[in-house]
Amino acid sequence: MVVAGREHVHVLQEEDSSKRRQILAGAHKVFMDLGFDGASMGEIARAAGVSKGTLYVYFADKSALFEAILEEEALFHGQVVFNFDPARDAETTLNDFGQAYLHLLCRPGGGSAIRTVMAIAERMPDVGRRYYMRVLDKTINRLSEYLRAHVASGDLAIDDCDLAASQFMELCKASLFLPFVFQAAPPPSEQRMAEVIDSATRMFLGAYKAK
Amino acid sequence: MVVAGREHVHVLQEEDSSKRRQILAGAHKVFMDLGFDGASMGEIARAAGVSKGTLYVYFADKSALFEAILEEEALFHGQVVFNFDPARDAETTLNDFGQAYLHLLCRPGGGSAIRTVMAIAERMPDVGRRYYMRVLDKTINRLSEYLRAHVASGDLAIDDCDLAASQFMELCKASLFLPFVFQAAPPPSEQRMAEVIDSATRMFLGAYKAK
Amino acid sequence: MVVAGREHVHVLQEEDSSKRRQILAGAHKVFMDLGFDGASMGEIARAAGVSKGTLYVYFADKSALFEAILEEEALFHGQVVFNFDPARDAETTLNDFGQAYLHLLCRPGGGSAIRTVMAIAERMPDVGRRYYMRVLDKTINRLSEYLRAHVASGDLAIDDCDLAASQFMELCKASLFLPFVFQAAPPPSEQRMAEVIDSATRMFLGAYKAK
Amino acid sequence: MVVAGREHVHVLQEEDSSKRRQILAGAHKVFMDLGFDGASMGEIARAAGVSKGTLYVYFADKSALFEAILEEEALFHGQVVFNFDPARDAETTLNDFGQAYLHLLCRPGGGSAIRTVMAIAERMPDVGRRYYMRVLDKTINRLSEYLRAHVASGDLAIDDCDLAASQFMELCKASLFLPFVFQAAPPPSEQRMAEVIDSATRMFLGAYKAK
DNA sequence: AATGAATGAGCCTTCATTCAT
DNA sequence: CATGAATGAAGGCTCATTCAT
Repeated sequence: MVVAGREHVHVLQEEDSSKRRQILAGAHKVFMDLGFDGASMGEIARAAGVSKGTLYVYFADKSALFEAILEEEALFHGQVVFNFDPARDAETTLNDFGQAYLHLLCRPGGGSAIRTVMAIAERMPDVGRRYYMRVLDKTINRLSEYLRAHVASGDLAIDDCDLAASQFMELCKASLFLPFVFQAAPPPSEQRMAEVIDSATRMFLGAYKAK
Repeated sequence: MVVAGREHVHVLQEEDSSKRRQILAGAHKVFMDLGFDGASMGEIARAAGVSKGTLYVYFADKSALFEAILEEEALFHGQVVFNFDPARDAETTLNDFGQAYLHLLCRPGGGSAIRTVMAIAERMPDVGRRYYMRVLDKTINRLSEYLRAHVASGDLAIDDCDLAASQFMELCKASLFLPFVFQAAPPPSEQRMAEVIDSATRMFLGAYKAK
Repeated sequence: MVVAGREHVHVLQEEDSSKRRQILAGAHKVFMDLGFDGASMGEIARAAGVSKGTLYVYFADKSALFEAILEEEALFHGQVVFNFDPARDAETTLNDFGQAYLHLLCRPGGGSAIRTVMAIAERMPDVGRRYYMRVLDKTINRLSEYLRAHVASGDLAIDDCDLAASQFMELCKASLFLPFVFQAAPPPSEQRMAEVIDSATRMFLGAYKAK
Repeated sequence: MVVAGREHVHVLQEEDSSKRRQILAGAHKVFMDLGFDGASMGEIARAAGVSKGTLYVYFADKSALFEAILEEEALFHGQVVFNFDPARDAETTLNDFGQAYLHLLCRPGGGSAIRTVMAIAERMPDVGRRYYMRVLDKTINRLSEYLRAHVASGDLAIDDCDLAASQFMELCKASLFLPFVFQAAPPPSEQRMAEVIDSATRMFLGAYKAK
């Protein structure tokens, strides 16, 4: 018997064993569909195609698994490249960003992450805070930075770029996001989204375009 | 003795027996703190100072109790008078409304209702929809109507007043509401709220003021 | 103030205050429909048109109420006059008795008493025993006595008249009663009952008619 | 080692894992002692020596467990071989059958199944019906078939063999079964049972023996 | 006497977690 | 490492019973 076994060592520590990915996939679906409390470990195990026991090999408990899902979600958000190249003109950039952002939020099951995290923010404040910082605040900051660059270049005239960034993002959601997360309306059509983002961009630039 | 007997009216049927109010108060706190799933009927009973059985004398089940809480919340929202007198000028009206609206959302425990309802909107879509319609949509409509009056009077120039109303409301939340519901920041200061609403009003009127 | 009030005294002791009858009527229906465990005091109160508290004014507890029902049932059985006049000839008497007995058992809701009592005989043996003695055994004894009279008159030749009485009663139920109590068949038709009783009478007399 | 591994078969799926048998045994006792409503899952768990949760690993709910008990009972009845070889003479066959049948009904706890099922037949008609068909009706049919064979061979003269079969079975119970199920008498002695069956056989053959 | 609001014990069931294999 | 059987602590809900009015 020679060096056999080396490749089996510490497999659990690896962030990406296939079982782990498998579990995360199943858990993601179940958590997003049913919420933290509504999701049961049994359901997750079934959705992941593993045994309940295996869940606990990879994750300490239900909360740890949930937080891993959010981690994933955060990574996914991070990978959605918002093109904030300072060289691009503001109108196009904002429009493109608005599109991408709104699609992210309103994709089927897209409100779910926000909804799900919000739901437990009161009981698990750290989780809420962490998610906000890693996902929403980060996006605000990137946009804010982009805006600052254009302020510097004299293109835009903005006092509080963080506020402005947040304002633009809120404008993009106007009339669309809340009905969607409250299940009071189906996901918005492409056309409607375009109209809303158009309006947002116009209003935003109307206010902040340097004269 | 003249008015004798009035106090013998059977109170269970009344919307407002004191026990009922007592239960609603306890349930409100527990539901808002822990969410629908996190709240247990036992905890609620304890918080309300009644026995578990009594809960079921006044409410058919946990859901019914929860929905009664939301009803209450909706009534509370309805009672917050937003002064939409068409005679008032837009700037003042929007500023005042923004203040009231933001205070409503960011009062301690104020994000909780929204958060809590959002949380179960996936599993209980009717509840989500109902809440959205009775609380959020209703406010949008009132503001929208006000705006339409000023469009008619030539004061404002707005194409889509519903969208505009929603835009203003979103602008008011910019940089404040999300950190607050995600527990990533304490309730905003009065001053910061004033600033944000000011900025929102300016941007809004800049876009929609008739020339 | 004269003698007022006398008629209100000890009303509870009277076996027949109208409230008491009212309660018994409601309780009878509910107990027979749902069985001892299935019946709830609330349901009984509703069926009787009185408040739950009133139930406890007239009966110590659920068991006492149930036993009162059985008492009633026993009285009812006792009132069904089986014509055991020794002067009547055996064939007619048996046939008539068989008819009456089978109707008693198979009347809609008629299996219910037997079923209901049987159901709790294990947990409340006294109740079972008492019911058997007061209702079933009593009928056996009456028939048995009738048979003895005819044995004495040389009409019938029976060794064990108690056994014979029981045999006839069992024969009357053949193919009809069990399917009925197990809900495996609807209440038997008049004609089928007549046939079965005819067959029973013939077999019985064939065996016990004196030669 | 040759046959290794056989013991690793997953047993939950098997109809006969030892835990499953253990639960059925405990449940059987508790259900028969207390009836369906009187039996609590906690009591059953204790009687079976397993945790309450385990009950639900093997049976979907209380009803399913109960029906499994009845299934068992039906199987047990099915395994009691009534020797209905058409070649055997009627007197012996009936006598032997009567003995076996009566022992089945009057064994300690033997009335319990019938009693217990009867008890819920009103609220769960399917259960009652099923039990009747699988246990009682099946026995009637076997006996009926035997009788038909002897009618064919000219041995017996019977018009309605189903009725006749039922009649014989009822005759066997005469004076014994009802007092027993109502707890009004202890299980009958062997001698008394023999006498009653003797009498039943004589009466039956007296009526149906071909002349 | 009659009420019905209130109680709290107890029931069925679910589920996160553990552990022997 | 993977399994899934087993657990026991809750949870939602019902109901017999009590008691102030």
